[in-house]
Amino acid sequence: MVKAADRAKNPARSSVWLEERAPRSGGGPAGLDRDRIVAASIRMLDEEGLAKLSMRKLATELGVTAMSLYWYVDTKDDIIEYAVDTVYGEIDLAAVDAAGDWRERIRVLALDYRRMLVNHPWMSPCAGQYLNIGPHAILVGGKIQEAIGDTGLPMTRQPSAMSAVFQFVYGYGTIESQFERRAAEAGMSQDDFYGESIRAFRDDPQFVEALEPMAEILDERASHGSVTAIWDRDFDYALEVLIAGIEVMVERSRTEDAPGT
Amino acid sequence: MVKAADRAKNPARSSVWLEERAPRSGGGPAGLDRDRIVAASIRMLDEEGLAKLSMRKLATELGVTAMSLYWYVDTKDDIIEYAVDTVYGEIDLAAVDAAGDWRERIRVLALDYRRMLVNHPWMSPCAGQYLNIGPHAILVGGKIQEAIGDTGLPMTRQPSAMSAVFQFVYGYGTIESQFERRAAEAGMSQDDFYGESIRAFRDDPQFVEALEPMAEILDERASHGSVTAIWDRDFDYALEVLIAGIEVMVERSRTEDAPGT
DNA sequence: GAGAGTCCTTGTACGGTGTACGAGACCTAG
DNA sequence: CTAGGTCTCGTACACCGTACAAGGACTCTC
Repeated sequence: MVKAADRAKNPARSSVWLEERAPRSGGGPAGLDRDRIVAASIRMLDEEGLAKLSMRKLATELGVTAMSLYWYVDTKDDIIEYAVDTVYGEIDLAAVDAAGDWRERIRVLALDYRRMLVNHPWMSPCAGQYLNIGPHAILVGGKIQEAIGDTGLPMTRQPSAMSAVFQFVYGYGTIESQFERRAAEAGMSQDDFYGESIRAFRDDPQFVEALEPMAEILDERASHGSVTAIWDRDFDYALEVLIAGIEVMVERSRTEDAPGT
Repeated sequence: MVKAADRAKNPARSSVWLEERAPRSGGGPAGLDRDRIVAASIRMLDEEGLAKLSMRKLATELGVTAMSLYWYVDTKDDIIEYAVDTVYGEIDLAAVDAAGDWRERIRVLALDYRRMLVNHPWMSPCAGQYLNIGPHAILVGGKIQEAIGDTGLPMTRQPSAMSAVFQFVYGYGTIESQFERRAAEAGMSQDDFYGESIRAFRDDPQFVEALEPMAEILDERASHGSVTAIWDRDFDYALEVLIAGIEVMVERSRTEDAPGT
């Protein structure tokens, strides 16, 4: 058995997905099972957040002691890596295939990716930290690559364009989900929390000057409906910026390939 | 004095920057001081990483007990918030002013922001978690807003375009810095680490199928120089995608404003 | 039925964490 | 000399991830 300590000595392989390890399936008295552990951890992560998840609490939730979990898993990080990949599975790849051209496929993928991040606020920090090479994540990556491949961009540029779109989605989903998490922790709606934050800002003399140039924009946005509507509107528009940018670069690469024509 | 526990009850104000609290400056025997604490924490974070920073170690570094730090700071999170904002100060805003039109200003800002994230791998998770409304962060935000304001985009669209660019930079800087961190932890150069990772991938039968469509791209990239050169190339190109996209949207908003002409 | 072996669960313990609380040491003002 | 503010420290609490070894519950073999 590969111990956690051994794994730490080989950080290049520091992912559950790079271990060969038979999944211990639960014929035991507690009816435990890796899938059950991962499912329970996702439930607790959604409800309580990343910081609150501990092996002891997770075990209690499953009616078992903390150390029992270590029969199915090497470390707590492994559980989180499994949870992350499971959640990647929520992205509906069939819907992507059903969509139209690459523009629509990218929109569908981006929207679903963003929704996943917002539905599971713990995902952002985890996805940033781990390798994300579980089976579901790999499938998602393949679909992204496929869509980008259809843009007509030269192959050397495709990974870069993938970054442009999906690192944006990751960043956007991160702040959006953290905002939502904070609102929830404060026990407020997003709208109330937004109003409170802006007010706290405005009342604070040290910020008056910094806020002044933004005032016009803030007012426009405050009058424009709910916070979630603004999140949606901004995201959609930013996606259009990216798609338009890709179209331009496709065109440029065409004319550069055949400058004489 | 506002206690940490009190702060937790008012999460809408959950940032050091929203507390009014006199900075206790150090006339004490240990010569301590909030600036010294923050500077030491940045040094330790750079050297050891976010997970390794503890109040006791930080205190030892400063020749003091852990509890001494709490005279200058309410919680560990406060120290990190101060550290985050201090590092935001590394972005060279004068260089941005010296740059040319909005395109160049965005390039300079994006590059510097990315460099900041890569130089301090602990920044990504922290910047994602806290509000980032310290004085330096506000100044950076203002500069970004200024540059975007000069694009000619309608005001309602400017925050969205800001997101498109700088959430991308955040996401890109996150994976880049995490990759570098992992390589460093493995005691390898980025090139060696990349080679090792790809090899581990290729050798693993469960990934063969998933890798097949990417093989061509991977080969091209492997032959194209160092990993850091590829990071740079991809980032520059993605930025051009974004700038081109903004240009298109500016044009579109012009023709929509005056559809009859 | 007895014994052995495998699978699973548990109790205990170690070394860490953030930080609340109260006791003291110092320095300055009256 | 005393009083009070400023700063540091020792102790303690609750909690964390997890190493280790003991034990219970099955199944298989004789």
